[in-house]
Amino acid sequence: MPTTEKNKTKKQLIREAAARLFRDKGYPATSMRDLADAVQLRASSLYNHISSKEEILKDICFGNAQRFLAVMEEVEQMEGSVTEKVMALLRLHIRTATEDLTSVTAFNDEWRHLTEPHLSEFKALRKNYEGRFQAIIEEGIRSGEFQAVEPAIALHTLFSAVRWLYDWYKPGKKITAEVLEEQVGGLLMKGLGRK
Amino acid sequence: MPTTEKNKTKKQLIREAAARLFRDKGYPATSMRDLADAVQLRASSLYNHISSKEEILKDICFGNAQRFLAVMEEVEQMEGSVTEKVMALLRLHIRTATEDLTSVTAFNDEWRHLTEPHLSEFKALRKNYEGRFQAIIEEGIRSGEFQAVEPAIALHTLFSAVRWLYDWYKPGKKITAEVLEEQVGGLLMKGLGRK
DNA sequence: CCTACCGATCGGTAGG
DNA sequence: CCTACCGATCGGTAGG
Repeated sequence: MPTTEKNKTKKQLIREAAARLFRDKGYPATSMRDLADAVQLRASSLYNHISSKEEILKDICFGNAQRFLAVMEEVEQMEGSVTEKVMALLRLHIRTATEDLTSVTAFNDEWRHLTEPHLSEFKALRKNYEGRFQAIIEEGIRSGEFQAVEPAIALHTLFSAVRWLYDWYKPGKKITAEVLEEQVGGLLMKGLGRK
Repeated sequence: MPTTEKNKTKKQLIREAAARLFRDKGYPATSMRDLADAVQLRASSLYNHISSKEEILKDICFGNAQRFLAVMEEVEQMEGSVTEKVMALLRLHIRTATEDLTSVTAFNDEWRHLTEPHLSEFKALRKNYEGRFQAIIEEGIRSGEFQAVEPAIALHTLFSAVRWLYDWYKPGKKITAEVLEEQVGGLLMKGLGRK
């Protein structure tokens, strides 16, 4: 087996274990010893796979930012009503929270522990995503699909109404991702709608 | 001036500075040196006013839990529709986020850094609050005021739809707490409603 | 991938 | 309220 391939796998394992720890304890409270224990290694051995603690956080944050922006790209070019576009984005957030452990760390609170220049770069990506989300909401207000709310308020309410899932959702639960999409999406779209 | 009174004031100052730092950097990433700088003291001098770093977090968390539970008590005894009761609770959350810096730390993510036995005690208070909030939502569904959503989903959506305010709201902004209450509350109550 | 170990920083104490 | 300092733990390196 080529060394590069083996390293890749181990690096992925480390990243996933780190994402779990960052979610449970937060980035600053997670030590490299904690992480090493989680992957059955000594702390020093982690450095054969990664170059620093922050690199892990950086990879998680930027990897997910790119994913969210890629979906945004698709949604913008989608045919259909604004309601359908916003639902597609809500679905993305809900699916991501219930399926992808590494994502929650990034879009919740841990990105703020990045140091410069990564912090500014990440904030710019995030601002870009939020701005494009808000533009879609504004389009819905102009077209009359949504009622005349303050776009920034609507954006943040939607955005965060979906943030509790990451530490509440357990795959064993009887509530599925589909039910969440229907009920959370339904509640919010009904709230935004005109009638 | 009596020493106790002076200490009280200084302790309050320390608590407020700590709440600001905990919000901005998180509890584990806030050092006692950071806090000492913020109140123009040496780290060691903080211990004339407080007994440990965790005591500050504990005071903030439990102080606010009591406040939220006190309002819950009032709301439960309130005359009026379920819609009015839920709006009163949403108002509490919005007002608290825009007015009281120390509260956000507690009801967001920093309470998880409490150690036992405080952690379990705090979780119990939180669970108590959420359970009573959910009971009100269930009452609204039974009475027909709300549509038949999953109560736990509605609870958490409401609960967290209001959590972005703490790091977004700046007193200088043109959007006032009243507008927030009207628009955020309006969106959510409309989403929950039957028609 | 390990043992051994580094300088820096942590929360907190002693003593005045 | 300060200076001086403690043991523990941090992220990370050297060397094999």
